[in-house]
Amino acid sequence: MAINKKEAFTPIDQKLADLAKAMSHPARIAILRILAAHNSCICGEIVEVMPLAQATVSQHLKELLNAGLIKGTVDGKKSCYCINWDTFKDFNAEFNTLFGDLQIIASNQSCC
Amino acid sequence: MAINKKEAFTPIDQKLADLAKAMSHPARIAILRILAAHNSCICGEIVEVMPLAQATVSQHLKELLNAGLIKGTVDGKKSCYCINWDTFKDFNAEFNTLFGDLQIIASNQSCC
DNA sequence: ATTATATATCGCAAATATACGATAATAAAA
DNA sequence: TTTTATTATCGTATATTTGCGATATATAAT
Repeated sequence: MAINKKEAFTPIDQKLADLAKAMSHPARIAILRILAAHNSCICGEIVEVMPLAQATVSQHLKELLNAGLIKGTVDGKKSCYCINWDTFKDFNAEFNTLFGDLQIIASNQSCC
Repeated sequence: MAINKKEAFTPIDQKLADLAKAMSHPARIAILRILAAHNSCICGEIVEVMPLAQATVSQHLKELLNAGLIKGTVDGKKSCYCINWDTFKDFNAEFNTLFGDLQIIASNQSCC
């Protein structure tokens, strides 16, 4: 049991779900805010501000990387992370499309 | 270990994360699409279309209920579910605010 | 009253996610 | 070259999510 059934759904809904999952922890939203607010994005500064251990922050950064929401470059002793605006805006548009789709389809209905 | 640290973050980021979590499975996005596309929202029709067992669909519906994204009323032998537009639009606005916040803060920066 | 139908809940198994200490890897500094 | 500093990864413990069969619950139909 508990076999993964996510592949049974449309690619669009899978993509939306993956984005939502990347956003589904307040630590990751907080990291995005921190990255957006800094000119130079250094991982160490993130760890200092976050109420989590270094290993945990690194793990959250990795998930944001996998989702494509941030970019990371190794810069000598430090690592530099910043928001990947290309995919970020794409995701934003995709979510607005979802919200729009739902509202337009159901706009002339009164249910429940 | 693995104690929940979510309370250490701001209420806004917790709320956004909770919404994102509700959206973080393609089955739940698919359910929202189905509810939006139907005039009368009957749970049975959802189960028929979804590639999941009845018990699993019922569980996903419960999670959408908990997140406030849908409303449900017991209607005789059947249950009627539909989208809760009030909270839904609120959530949409909140997400757009997040995206907007991040972009405005970082609009004049070129990093990485 | 019995049967059939629709949905929710329980209990369990498996998979993922969360969190952190310890350690590895890498580069700057001494 | 040894030390120090920064970040990633490994291993592990625990918590949560996902999925479903079985069962409970409640109404409609017979």
